[in-house]
Amino acid sequence: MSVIEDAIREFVEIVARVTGADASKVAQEVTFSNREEFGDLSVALPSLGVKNVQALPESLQGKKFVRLVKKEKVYYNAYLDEKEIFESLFQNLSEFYGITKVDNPKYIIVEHTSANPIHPLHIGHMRNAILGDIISRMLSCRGHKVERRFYVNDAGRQVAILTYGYIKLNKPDPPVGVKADSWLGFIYSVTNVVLEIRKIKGELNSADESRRAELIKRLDELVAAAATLESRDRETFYRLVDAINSDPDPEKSIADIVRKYESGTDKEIVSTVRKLVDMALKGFQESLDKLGVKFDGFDYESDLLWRGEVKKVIEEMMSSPYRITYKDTLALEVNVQDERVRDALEIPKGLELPPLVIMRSDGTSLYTTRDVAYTLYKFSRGAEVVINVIAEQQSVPQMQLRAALYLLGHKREAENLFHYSYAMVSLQGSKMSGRLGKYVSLDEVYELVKASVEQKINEKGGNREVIPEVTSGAIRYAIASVSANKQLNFNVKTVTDFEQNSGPYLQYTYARAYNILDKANEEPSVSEADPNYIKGDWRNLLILIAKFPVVMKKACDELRPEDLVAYLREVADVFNKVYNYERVLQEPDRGKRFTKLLIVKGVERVLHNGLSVLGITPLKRM
RNA sequence: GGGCCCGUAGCUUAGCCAGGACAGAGUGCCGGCCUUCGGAGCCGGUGGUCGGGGGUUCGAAUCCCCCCGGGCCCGCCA
Repeated sequence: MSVIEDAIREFVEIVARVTGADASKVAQEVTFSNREEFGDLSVALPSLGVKNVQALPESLQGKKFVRLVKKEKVYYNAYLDEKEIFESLFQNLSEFYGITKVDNPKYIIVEHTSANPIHPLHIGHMRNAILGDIISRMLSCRGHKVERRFYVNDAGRQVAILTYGYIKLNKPDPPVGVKADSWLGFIYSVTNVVLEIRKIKGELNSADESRRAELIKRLDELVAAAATLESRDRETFYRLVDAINSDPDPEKSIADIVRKYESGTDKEIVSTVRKLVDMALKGFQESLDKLGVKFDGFDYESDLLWRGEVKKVIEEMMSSPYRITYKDTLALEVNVQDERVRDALEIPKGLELPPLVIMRSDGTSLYTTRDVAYTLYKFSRGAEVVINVIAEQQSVPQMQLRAALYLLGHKREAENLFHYSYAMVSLQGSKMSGRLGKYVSLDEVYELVKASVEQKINEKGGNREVIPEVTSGAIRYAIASVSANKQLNFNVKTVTDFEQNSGPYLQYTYARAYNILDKANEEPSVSEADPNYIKGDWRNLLILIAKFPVVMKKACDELRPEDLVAYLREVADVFNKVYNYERVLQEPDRGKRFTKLLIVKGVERVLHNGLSVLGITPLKRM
């Protein structure tokens, strides 16, 4: 129990006693005061059902941390005793201050990023990776056993398209000096665009007037994408186009690759696909390393297929009473009606959940079905909770997944599977498309931000060694500070702007605090500190520091990085303000100096531990 | 057309789920500090019909209804 929580409990006791309201209800309604003049803790009395607000009797005083409770309008506001807070807080400030473990830690698997291994990671994946990494850090900060896993979607149609193009090029090695995922992305895009153009041209003859217009518009888009791709590498582009166009039935060739890979019987196909996929994954890890994102394991879809786990799920579906015929094929009716079940599975009331098609007509599997098998696999590893960090576009398939699990009798798994959804990242007007090869890659973004950091550090004659940490800090902050469900309109300026609202600002502030302590040459003691000096901004800082454990707990439990970011920034703001007009080391009075040093120590710990949870490196020098 | 998400200062955004005190920041713009224990800083000013309209309530940015705008989904893709 932290100091601030003790203080809150005292206030709750007082309010509960005087109003007769239930203590747990009061605890729910108590907030940190939103303005200095209203004290430190507040509770709106009407929210407790108290109509006639009474002034507090004198006898209510005498608590340790609550010095005074005042009635103001319809509020009771508590004023905390900064001397008691200060003493209790700094008596034994732990290195791990603010990190509170839950009583019942769980085994939680966080699946994130899981990008198709067919093109380099782009800024959408960057959001996914950083959010996934941060929520993993948050959960493990709370003491949970967290495993981060990357689902390798190597069995789908898209990998088959890439493989097809690669084979058509006679399986070349990537050119020297080119990152493999980027090179594969080019092959994939060209192949896909050519295939789509072919398909549309074929459809065009038999289309009616309105459909024709639609197709032509789509065709224009494809041709434009093709032109852009052509300009990247004419020679490869045309070799690929010619090779594909000489194939009488490319769609069949691709379907063959899917089938052969799934069955695992064709050694040639298996080794080719695996080679390409692993090349892409290597590129991903290289990109993610720069942002400090690591995985505990990569799970290949194909392994689930080859081990028979997907087959088992399909059998369960085939013998399920919910099996239906849908669009001339077998499907699972997943549109559960029971309101309570829908609630538990977070399926919106108004949504008609479409049936889940069990497999393709040629017997090969589909993504969501494979995902059922994968989810069961994750739980079979011992996970009690599974969190999938996946774009909002996939919310319907994620619901189908939960519903399918539930209907197949995997109730516990269905109810403990969560979709951590995030909105799309758009790119200054234009829309990204992995399929058309239109994207800004994570690597490109990283380089842009890095160039900006480098320039800034050169200007200031700063520490060039920390360029990577500052770059990663800037990017992480930009992602972490926006709620996941908000669309992110990415512009480079936002991330390369290192003003007060940025990762580098926090890192810089940390360095300031750290260096004061580093240069102090003395160990301040609480008993010799001057408690009368805790006022004004020093007091504000102290109270902010005291709040840290509560803020951290809440942000981590609710998986809201943006709350932690906002709090850390406030700490940094107040600290920088004091820093500007108050000397610490030059303070001649020993007692006052100790007070200041201890509070700076608190700021240092809060920023250090807070930034670490966000995966932003606290820097001693920058 | 149906469903889901979003709409808060010029721009980015917190507060909305669990309704309460003059809606809080950053950035931009205008003016000041002039290098300090690290200026990636500090101080002041400017800027808001909380998309619009109804309703519920003692009280609505927050809850309910309708409308408007943006995004996403509605494939035997993922």
